Amino acid sequence: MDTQVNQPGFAGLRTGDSVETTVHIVGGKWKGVILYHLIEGELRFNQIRRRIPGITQRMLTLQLRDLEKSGVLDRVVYQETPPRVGYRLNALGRTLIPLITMMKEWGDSYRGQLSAEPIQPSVLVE
Amino acid sequence: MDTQVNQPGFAGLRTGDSVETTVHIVGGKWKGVILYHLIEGELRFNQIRRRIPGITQRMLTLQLRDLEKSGVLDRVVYQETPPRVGYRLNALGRTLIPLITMMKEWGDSYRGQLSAEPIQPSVLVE
DNA sequence: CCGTATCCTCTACGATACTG
DNA sequence: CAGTATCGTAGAGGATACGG
Repeated sequence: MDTQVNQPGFAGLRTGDSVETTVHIVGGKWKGVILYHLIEGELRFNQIRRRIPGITQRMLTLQLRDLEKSGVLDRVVYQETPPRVGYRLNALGRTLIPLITMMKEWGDSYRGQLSAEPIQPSVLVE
Repeated sequence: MDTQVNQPGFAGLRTGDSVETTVHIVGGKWKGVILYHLIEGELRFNQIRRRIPGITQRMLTLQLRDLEKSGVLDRVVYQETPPRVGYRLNALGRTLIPLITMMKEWGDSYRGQLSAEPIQPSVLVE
């Protein structure tokens, strides 16, 4: 399948689309949350799954593969029985931590904001 | 139509999904870039359009409406002929500036990284 | 335990044409 | 200038079952 555009340069994106580049990597329904949980350290497949209620095995696999391709995380295979696989942010992925953290915090305060004063569409006429 | 879920709380998201909340607002193919350009100040419809090659009128309208609903920008209608409409970040929207800026910068350096050393899938065996 | 393989749905996004 | 209105499509995301 491959839910992600090809590297390098993400064909279709032009110079100046750096914001979109980041969105491609961190965006979508699951990648942000996955990355967020990996901040705490290496996690196994099912550990991630348990931390993200609602995600299916298929989706988790796909998103992890995308993140691997993007080069932000490593997949560690332990040769044991039962099989064990770990996922962890690599050096490049760790540079995402401030961003992910900021997204988490902004989302938190936005939600607080919402319950405090519901948004009313503001169309200003001048 | 409405490409965005309902407020408040973005039905379907549970507590702890703050990262996803943020992704919902700045994510998608265009919202990040739109917000990025609005950092420089109020812009008119066609000014934004010219700054974002490839976006269609329809898409720009839809995304701007979503951002309005999210409560991060104001729409300013000037009663003139020809009609003039401006879009600007409001107080809440301005709190997004550090985030958007960070996304831009991360995207920039990621692209530099790419050309320096292409990503090779790293599956570590231990 | 950690995945793939199918199949299916839904919606984000796009092309194009038209309007106050 | 700043938009709607229609129609069409690709692919993101989901349900379920099976496999090393």
